[in-house]
Amino acid sequence: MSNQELVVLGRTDESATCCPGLLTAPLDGDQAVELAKVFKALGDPVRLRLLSMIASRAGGEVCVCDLTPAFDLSQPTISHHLKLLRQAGLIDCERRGTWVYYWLVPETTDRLASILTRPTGEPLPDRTAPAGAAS
Amino acid sequence: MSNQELVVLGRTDESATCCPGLLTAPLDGDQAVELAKVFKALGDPVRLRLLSMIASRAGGEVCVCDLTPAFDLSQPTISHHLKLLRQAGLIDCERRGTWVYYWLVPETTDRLASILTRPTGEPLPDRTAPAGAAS
DNA sequence: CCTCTATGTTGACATCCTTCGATGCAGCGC
DNA sequence: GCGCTGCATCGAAGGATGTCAACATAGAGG
Repeated sequence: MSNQELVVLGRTDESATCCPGLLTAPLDGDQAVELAKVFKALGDPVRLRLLSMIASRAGGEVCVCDLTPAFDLSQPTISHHLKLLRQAGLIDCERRGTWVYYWLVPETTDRLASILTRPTGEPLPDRTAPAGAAS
Repeated sequence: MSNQELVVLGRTDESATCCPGLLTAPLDGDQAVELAKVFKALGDPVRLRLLSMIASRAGGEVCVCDLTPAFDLSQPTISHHLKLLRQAGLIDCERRGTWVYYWLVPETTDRLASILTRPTGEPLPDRTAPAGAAS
């Protein structure tokens, strides 16, 4: 149950971790498809709230029974959203006795953050001087 | 044409910029809805590629006529995706003569990156000692 | 004014997504 | 074994989304 995330976001070596692009290189089709899956998982208010509830939990874990009552949604719906977050590699879970506990996979959010971070100090090109206007 | 982004992601003061949460606090419903709009805009491979093409462009700007031929999609479809990216506040555009130029709004991606960044050094809770097991 | 090119807009259609009720499965307690 | 609770899965319904062809709009250039 704990080993079926997508593990998208490309490889796990450091070169990809530090400056993979999106803001620096044109991102080929396959990379875009994989990345889109993760962002799509974040593109729902319920899943964002679930993720934040899980990530901000003191002990690092949350029982499903603590998540469900926070929403005006049925239990199967919450379960479905948790599944999508898990398939995106954003969270993972484990059953312990009667309950199932979820926790954040910080590697995934870390990678997303680095993907969205520009190479420091890029000097915001002067927009008063048209750049590609020549055709 | 250049002034209708959503300006989501909450306010623009620094307190929200440095540690808004998602990974630190449970994120209320309204915040989640606004944030989800931006992530949803990123949740499509075509839009991700468009964004990366725009963001990685040397001069900081790209003409639509340079974007459209890079996809096996009709021009209206590209135009539609660009509109969604613009409404999410991720890019902005301006018409100059016959052509329309798009550029990245780095404040938005910066904010997303900070939202996805954990407060440095959070010690990855020891998962061998169950935390919220009591119910 | 007319035409041509570059983009945006509209309406339609197929597909995907969110949600639910119903059901199934896994542990716990008797 | 039996029933109970917690959670996942299934199948269906309604709404949202991606895509296109057709059309509208804005400048450039005669």
